[in-house]
Amino acid sequence: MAVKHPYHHGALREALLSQAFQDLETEGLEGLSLRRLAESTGVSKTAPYRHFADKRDLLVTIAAEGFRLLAEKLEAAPSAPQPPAPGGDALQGITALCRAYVEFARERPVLYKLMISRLGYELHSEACRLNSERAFGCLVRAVQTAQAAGWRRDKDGMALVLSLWASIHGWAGLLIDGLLPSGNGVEGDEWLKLALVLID
Amino acid sequence: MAVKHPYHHGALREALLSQAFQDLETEGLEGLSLRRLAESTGVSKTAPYRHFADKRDLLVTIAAEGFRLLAEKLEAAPSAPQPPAPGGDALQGITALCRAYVEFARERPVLYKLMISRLGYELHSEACRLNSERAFGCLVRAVQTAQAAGWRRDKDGMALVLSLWASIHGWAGLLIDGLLPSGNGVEGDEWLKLALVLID
DNA sequence: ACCTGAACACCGTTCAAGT
DNA sequence: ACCTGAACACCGTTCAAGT
Repeated sequence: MAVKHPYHHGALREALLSQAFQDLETEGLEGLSLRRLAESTGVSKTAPYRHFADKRDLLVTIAAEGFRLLAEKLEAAPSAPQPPAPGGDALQGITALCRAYVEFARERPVLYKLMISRLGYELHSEACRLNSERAFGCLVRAVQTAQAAGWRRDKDGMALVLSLWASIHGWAGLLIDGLLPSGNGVEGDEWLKLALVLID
Repeated sequence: MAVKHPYHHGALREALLSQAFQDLETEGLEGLSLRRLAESTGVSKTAPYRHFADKRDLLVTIAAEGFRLLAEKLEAAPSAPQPPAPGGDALQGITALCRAYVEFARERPVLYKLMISRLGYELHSEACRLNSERAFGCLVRAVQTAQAAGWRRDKDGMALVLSLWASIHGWAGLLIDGLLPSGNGVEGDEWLKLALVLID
């Protein structure tokens, strides 16, 4: 580490971001330090300030990228067939989405928590807002499809979306922080069966 | 501030804890510093180390106290009458509990997050485990009562408890971090109506 | 335009020494 | 038994200066 680069790094911003992306999960949010980031990118401790206003600016940029990754993952989740399959499950799309969402949170717990923490401001940045709305849109569509297929047709759509989001977010949190009495859906997808007891 | 005390403070441990309890919400978890805590208690920066092994030890003690407060609040929440009132609502107890839980989280957001974050270990301490189990017991009883009154009688009790917990925890998180599209149950108890769309 | 070095105001923590 | 002061190894951030 601390490999020597020429005076002008050339792509320092990107190098710092990708290094930070790694460090985040290995060191935790508190363990992430601008100085160490600079050193392991082979640059002086103050160089990062040419590319980020401050540490928060770096974190917000990372959060935005996180929302982009989440949106892409949710968009790639297999959605329910538009005309409900004969005997098909109305919750198919929602189930797939829940699985993808929680998988993301468990794969990158520190990033997920960073994204969700308000970081002191409204919704961090334009990029965060845009990408988080993209992800939110997946939830909205999944609920619409499920309702069209007969799931809780009488309930308000947005109320269902928000309740579902709260539920998934809650499961993500409990799983990430290891709060579940062990042996209760802690491994893999078992939590989904438990979650569906309320959602179904 | 920095009032002068005699050489031996007398109740430094308690003074530090109560000061920390305050600072936590005003300064945030990251803003809490042992040195500042010591200074504002009128004692040298190293004095706290006679009473707490390190910063984490202080935080774990606070978390345990937080769980005690939560347990007391939940126990004080009005529970449903044991023999379900004629035409009474099976969800009465659960609703009251949800309200109390989220109210706690919104009153002391930083403390709540601290309690829930695993802080690097299993469940922080014996005191944390005991008090969190006390709080968890309230959930269990509320679900039992609701099931006895007819709510989702066919479902597994523990699955319902965990799903309900995830849901409440999720709502607490979304509300604390201000992630809800404004005008959607952000004020007061409105979120409860939304949550009941899924729970009911 | 981009990077460095010294400097400032903070941290948590250890340890020998004081009361 | 409890507290202090100096010291160490860290932080984020600023600013004048270098390339």
